[in-house]
Amino acid sequence: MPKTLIILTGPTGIGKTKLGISLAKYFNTEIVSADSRQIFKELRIGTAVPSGKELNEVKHHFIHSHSIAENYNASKYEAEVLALLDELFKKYDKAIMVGGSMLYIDAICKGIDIMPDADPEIRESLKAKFKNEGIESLRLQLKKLDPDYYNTVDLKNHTRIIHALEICLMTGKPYSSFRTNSKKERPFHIIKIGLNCDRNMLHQRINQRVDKMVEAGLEKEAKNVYHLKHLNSLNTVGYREWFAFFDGEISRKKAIELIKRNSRRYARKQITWFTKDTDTMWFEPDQEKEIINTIEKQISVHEKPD
RNA sequence: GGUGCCAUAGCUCAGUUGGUAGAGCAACGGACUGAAAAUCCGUGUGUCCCUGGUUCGAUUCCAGGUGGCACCA
Repeated sequence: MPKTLIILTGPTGIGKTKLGISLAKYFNTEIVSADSRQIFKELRIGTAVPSGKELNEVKHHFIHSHSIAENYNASKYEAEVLALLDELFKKYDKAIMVGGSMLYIDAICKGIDIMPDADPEIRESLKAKFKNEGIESLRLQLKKLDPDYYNTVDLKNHTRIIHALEICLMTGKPYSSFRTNSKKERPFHIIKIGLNCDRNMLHQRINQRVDKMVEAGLEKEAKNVYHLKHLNSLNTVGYREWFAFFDGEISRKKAIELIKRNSRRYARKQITWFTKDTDTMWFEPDQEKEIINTIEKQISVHEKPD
């Protein structure tokens, strides 16, 4: 039997969790989360992880599986998920992936080029260089170490330049020599379902969800990890705004407003990314029947002998 | 009912000595390969309340209307 990974994606707050559970039950399989923040066990309210009840209904993977102290990234996710899928596909013909982390989903579908993990010390020194000398000095260094990438990279984006430099410095080879941009083959079919709805409605859902998170104690949750605010994993909507409040930079009311605004912007960014992918089939969150029909139709095509 | 003030972008407002307009916030569009809920780039989106008048030309001046606010009855 051919194996199929059904990917359910879409902007934050659209209703992926609920529908994912319905699909997993219908197809009698398990869920692999594709959410770069729900993966962290210290974050619960602000990342809108599935409730305890929901987690009991269907087995979930990559929810609360790692710690914010780990240096996690899309490449590690790729390796760990592929290993998990190997196991799952021994038991099931289908698995459901649910989430909105764009790069993580891409890593599963297409793969990420192999290159070394960033050395934290080198990264810190490059960050210090950026802070002290500005972006121009990073650009000059990149021009010397990797002229090819210098010509294609967004020269205003210090994060990209720093990452390229750290690879150059660690390996002695240009960063661009690691970038093959080739698509890795996967031993399973992929069906991508996207959820979207009217933008005003989505904004309303997001705003209401943030209010609920605040009622549920998001401020306290942020307080509990405040001492670790320097971690990349906490550079996250719903937490960094509280940190700014705790630091006295903004009011509590402003923090909540910013969480809403930043969530809306994140949703827009997700929509931009996902709609670029022409393989994704789009539905409204309440079109469960249509989605199941579409998936079954696709699977039956795959199952036909060539 | 009377008097005064106001009506310009989604919101709060500026402005045009008459030549069809611009800030903040919000919003919108885009890029993306190991930090991705990150990082970066770009974009004013407008019946200047309505109807007349004056004028070559009115969002601007005048009159009336409508709506809002304040005060007086």
